[in-house]
Amino acid sequence: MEKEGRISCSSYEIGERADILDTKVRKDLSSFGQFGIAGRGYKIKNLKKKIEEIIGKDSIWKIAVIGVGNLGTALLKYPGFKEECCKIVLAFDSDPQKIGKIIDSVPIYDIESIEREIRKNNLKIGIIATPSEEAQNVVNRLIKSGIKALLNFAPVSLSVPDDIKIIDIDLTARLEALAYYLTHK
Amino acid sequence: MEKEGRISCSSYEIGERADILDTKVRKDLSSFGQFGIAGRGYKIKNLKKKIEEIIGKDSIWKIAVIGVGNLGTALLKYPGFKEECCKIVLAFDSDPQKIGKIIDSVPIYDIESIEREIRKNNLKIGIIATPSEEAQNVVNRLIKSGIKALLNFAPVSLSVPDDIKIIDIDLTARLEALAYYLTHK
DNA sequence: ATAATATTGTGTTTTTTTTCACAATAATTG
DNA sequence: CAATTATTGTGAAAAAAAACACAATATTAT
Ligand SMILES: NC(=O)c1ccc[n+]([C@@H]2O[C@H](COP(=O)([O-])OP(=O)(O)OC[C@H]3O[C@@H](n4cnc5c(N)ncnc54)[C@H](O)[C@@H]3O)[C@@H](O)[C@H]2O)c1
Ligand SMILES: NC(=O)c1ccc[n+]([C@@H]2O[C@H](COP(=O)([O-])OP(=O)(O)OC[C@H]3O[C@@H](n4cnc5c(N)ncnc54)[C@H](O)[C@@H]3O)[C@@H](O)[C@H]2O)c1
Repeated sequence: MEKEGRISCSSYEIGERADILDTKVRKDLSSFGQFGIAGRGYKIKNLKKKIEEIIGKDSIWKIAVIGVGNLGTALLKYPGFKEECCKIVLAFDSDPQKIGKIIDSVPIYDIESIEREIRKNNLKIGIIATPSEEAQNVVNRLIKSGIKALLNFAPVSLSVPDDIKIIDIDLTARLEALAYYLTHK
Repeated sequence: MEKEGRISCSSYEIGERADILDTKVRKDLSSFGQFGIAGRGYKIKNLKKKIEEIIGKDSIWKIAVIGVGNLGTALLKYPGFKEECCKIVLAFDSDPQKIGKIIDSVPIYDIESIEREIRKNNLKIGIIATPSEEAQNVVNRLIKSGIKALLNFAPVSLSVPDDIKIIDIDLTARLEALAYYLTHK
């Protein structure tokens, strides 16, 4: 909406775009504070800033990608993350052909140096883009190095301690959800 | 578990791996039928087959990828989909440099031929991997061509009719969820 | 054959999420 | 300046999801 030049909007409009009810938009926001004006709605700029504060976008989170294959490379080349709070600053791979290369100004390090580099740069977020078989081992090393949050593309369920947040992106499962819809609708 | 050579398992074990309670595993399965044996658990092979039937994996779903950039290419090269119910059979791009190429035996067609090719091949699932600005237009054309389900990687909310299923994969939003966790835990 | 153990499927309860309903408020119109 | 309109924030109600509790059942051990 900001890009469209809009100044303010109602919870109804937000809900329309997010495909949820206006009342849910307001209830959800209300758990963080009061950001709107009765009868007028929300100032888009202001609401965006408030949400960014809530998310923690003010601090820039530096990220490591493990596994620079098809998917890892796509992530390194994606400029969209930089525009948000997240910046990929390090990558790791086990393939000697890839180690030492730089993709979009992100250096690819030897996986064997992962503990040292993660600690040195004080990274807290890691993205798993290695083959499934390597994922648990990589995760163990990341956690030992101080990583606290993980985005996992490998289609395996990884065990992590309770204080580590892990979000799985299982694309095959998502496609299967579409297949389920098609067979049952 | 099948790969590990296991024959049967309990709902407790499934829950442990999926990080949910055993009782939820059983309740969820119970909405499709009774697949277990009291006191013995589930036969892994059998349960897998039943779940595949529920999802609709018996029929192979042919898929089109629109936008063969960094991400689209990674998807085309991913062998994991073939092993499941989903097979990418067509790709589309607007870049003359890419049109006509074949990646991992998937031909890249001109976006201008999208309606014809989708209809001809009777595809029902599409993956959006174009820039955000193009996404809505591409979706409109896909729906006109008979596509019923969409996986969308563009970080925009797309409008589709009620009978079209769309699943959004917003990676930036997922990274922001990790940032939120780190700032608030 | 009986007891002990493991574990399912489901009715009931609890918790969480979503929706409803409306008073409060800000701006606009007549 | 009163009436009308738009829209928020929130307590209450409804709906949905998750967890609990346990009878039923299959197997193994005694
Ligand atoms: N490509 C996709 O579209 C796609 C889709 C869904 C899921 N995935 C999953 O994402 C992950 C990556 O997929 P991909 O297609 O990029 O695979 P890929 O084989 O192209 O890349 C894997 C990379 O990891 C590196 N690697 C292997 N072992 C490593 C280790 N121990 N430490 C560090 N690096 C290591 C390899 O050298 C390679 O560069 C896989 O788990 C895959 O199942 C990918
Ligand atoms: N690369 C990533 O890791 C990543 C991460 C998050 C989100 N995304 C999103 O996924 C989408 C694709 O990302 P990407 O990095 O592959 O981008 P990209 O620029 O590398 O590729 C986009 C491709 O789409 C093609 N294209 C443009 N207009 C088209 C049209 N009208 N019809 C058909 N093809 C068209 C381009 O020629 C190009 O090949 C974007 O919306 C991006 O925001 C990508």
